[in-house]
Amino acid sequence: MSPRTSQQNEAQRAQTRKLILEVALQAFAEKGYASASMSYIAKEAGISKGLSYHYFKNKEDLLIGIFEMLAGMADGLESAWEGKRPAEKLALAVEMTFNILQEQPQMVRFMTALAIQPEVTDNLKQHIEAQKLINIKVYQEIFKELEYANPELEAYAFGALLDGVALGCLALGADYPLDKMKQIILSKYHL
Amino acid sequence: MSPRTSQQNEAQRAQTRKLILEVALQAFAEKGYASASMSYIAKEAGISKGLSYHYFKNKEDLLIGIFEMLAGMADGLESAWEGKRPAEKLALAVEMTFNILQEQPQMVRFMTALAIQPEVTDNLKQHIEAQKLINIKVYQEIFKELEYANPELEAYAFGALLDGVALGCLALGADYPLDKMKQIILSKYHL
Amino acid sequence: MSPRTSQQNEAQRAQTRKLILEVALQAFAEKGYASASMSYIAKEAGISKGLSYHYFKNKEDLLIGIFEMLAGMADGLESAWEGKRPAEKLALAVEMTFNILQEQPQMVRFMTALAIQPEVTDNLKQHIEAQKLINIKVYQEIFKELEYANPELEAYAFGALLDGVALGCLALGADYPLDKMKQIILSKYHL
Amino acid sequence: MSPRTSQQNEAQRAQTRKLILEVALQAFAEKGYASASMSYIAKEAGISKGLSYHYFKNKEDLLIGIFEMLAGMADGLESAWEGKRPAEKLALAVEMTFNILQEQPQMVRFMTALAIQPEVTDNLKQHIEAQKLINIKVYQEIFKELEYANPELEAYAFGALLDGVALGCLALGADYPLDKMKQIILSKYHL
DNA sequence: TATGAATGAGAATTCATTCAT
DNA sequence: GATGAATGAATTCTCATTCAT
Repeated sequence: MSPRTSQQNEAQRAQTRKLILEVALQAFAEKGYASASMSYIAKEAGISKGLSYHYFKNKEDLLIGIFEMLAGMADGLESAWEGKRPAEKLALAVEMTFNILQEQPQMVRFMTALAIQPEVTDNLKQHIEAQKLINIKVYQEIFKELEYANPELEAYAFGALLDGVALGCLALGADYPLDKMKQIILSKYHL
Repeated sequence: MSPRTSQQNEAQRAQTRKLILEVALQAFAEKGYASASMSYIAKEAGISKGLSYHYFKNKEDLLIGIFEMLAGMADGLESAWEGKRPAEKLALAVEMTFNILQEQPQMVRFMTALAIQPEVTDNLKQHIEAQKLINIKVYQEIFKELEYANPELEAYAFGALLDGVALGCLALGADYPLDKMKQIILSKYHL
Repeated sequence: MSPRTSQQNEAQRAQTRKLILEVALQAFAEKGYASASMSYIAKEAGISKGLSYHYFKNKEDLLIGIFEMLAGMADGLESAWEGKRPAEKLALAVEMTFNILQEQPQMVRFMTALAIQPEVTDNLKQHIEAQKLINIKVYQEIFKELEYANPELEAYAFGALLDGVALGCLALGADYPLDKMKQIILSKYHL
Repeated sequence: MSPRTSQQNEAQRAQTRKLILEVALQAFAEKGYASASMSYIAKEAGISKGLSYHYFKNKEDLLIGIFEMLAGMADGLESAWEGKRPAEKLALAVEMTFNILQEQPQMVRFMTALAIQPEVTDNLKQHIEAQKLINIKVYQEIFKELEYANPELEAYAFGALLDGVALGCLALGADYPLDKMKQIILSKYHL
């Protein structure tokens, strides 16, 4: 009956917030942003509608929250690159892309839809563009180390290839030859 | 005195139908299928809400109408391939992709979003998948003629690369180095 | 190519008008007044929407037209009574009610719905009430001739019994024991 | 500080639900199912359009809700029959019919219209038929106890007579000789 | 912090009716 | 007389958001 300490409160808050974000990501990816209702998300998360509005001031805020969560995850992954040789880094980028495509297709669908659809806030739009450019920069660095003639364009092309695989996979689902595509891409870049 | 001739009616119908389709394509591409309301489309087309339903029995029917219109356009383009050598065909595929990307980005945005968006009917979904697979088959044929080791996977990879460029271009807009990408792709395939 | 004579025109008009009325009666009875659209009626009648409005200035006018048509039919039937003995008249009333119930259930449904539903114009309402009262008067006359103690109430009761059978038949459809009900009613009134 | 107790919520819900049901019954009876709009019902109930959909998932669900409410009321009345002699039961059936006709004409109008109207779902239609048949069975039991020659048909005839009175009363309103009809019916069945 | 009843704006869709031809 | 394209108001229904408790 004693009041929770503020630490416990904080932890509880963070956990609920994360739960909402995950449920919402799932819902947005499955049904689309417009078609996934706040009621549905709250129900799926097992909380009341009103409570969601304690954590996110509106639906768009929730969208941004998801985006930030995903961006944070990507950041975390970068540490895995440290100390690797360039070819290994490139191979790792391929691996990671295909992994995420297989394990979290909803997340990929969400991000891709976000990137294309203009129903999204300008604010979020800029986040997305920035993210995409950062990715390109990273690839560019690698291609420079690998002494490709035109690292920047190679980076764009490499990114495009991976994006295109993702697109095809999202559109065709299980029919898409994911594994074989990984092989051919690795071999195309001599990895 | 006399009723309109059926010819006049037919012409009127065709014209209004086309107007609605074009406005709707624009609207769906700009705002997304779920967020572009029938009211908005009607207003943009300068007609009454009710009239749209005279031409398309519901929103999904309108979506299908657009899809068929675009598919029809694509069919027309195929005749340009006749009698070309394989390398020329491949170059033409690249050219066409980049052309359409520059001249009709809305159309590309629409088709891409359609392929990803879960808000779309299974019916249309299957059309889209079929369309995508047809494309792959065409590329595959070319790579076979060019005696690539694995024509099918090469076709997938080629398609992915072009799709990825489209995706990047849609996301980054004018910042995307479209022209240079065309060059690097052409050179990658020795065209 | 000579213009139709006004007689021919007149005949044509009358025929088309009748066609519309019959189709509309069917439609109203099947779907209900509110749910049977003018478009549907026009299509069923094989004419254009616009043309129906040449014959009936609006939907309610069409409703009134049907009512008048049905009232006219009832009038025609009355001549069959002439010169009959009271018991025969009563038996005839029963026969006619059951006949119409079997052969034109739609018509009965329509009139019954009209009598109950207040979404109907006051104007039409009064017609219906008048019609019902006329019926009662006729029955009352018969019961007076048959020397029943209270001809007026007997008339109401007799009408109620027939109405109730109609109601049950409309509600239960083929499950309703129509034939047996005719027998028991006839025997109840010693006919 | 604390959320409403579930008891408070429950009470509130029950009250609002009942309000909507009563207003809707009134509206459907007055205007007919198709013509009484959800907007109208909400306005009459003094609540927002949206709230009705919080309680009933659609218009038909509301209709079913009313039907169940009325069926529930009827159930309650049955206990009054216990331990009565057959003649008393029959008299009670007449009494109850006339009572309800005088005190709740809207309810009768609603149920009668429902039985006839084609705008009603098959689902509800079956409920109605079942209800009607149950009634007949009850009457049949009584006539069997009273040793009538053909209890089943007598039950149908008795039901038809009461239904017919209701119909006449609904159509003619205050002009209908309700009280006298009760007397003549009671005397016809020696009650 | 937590609930869910309540709101109101807006979406899809239908339909009686008009009118240029 | 005849057509059906066109209109616009009304209808059913959804949903983001607020708020009393």
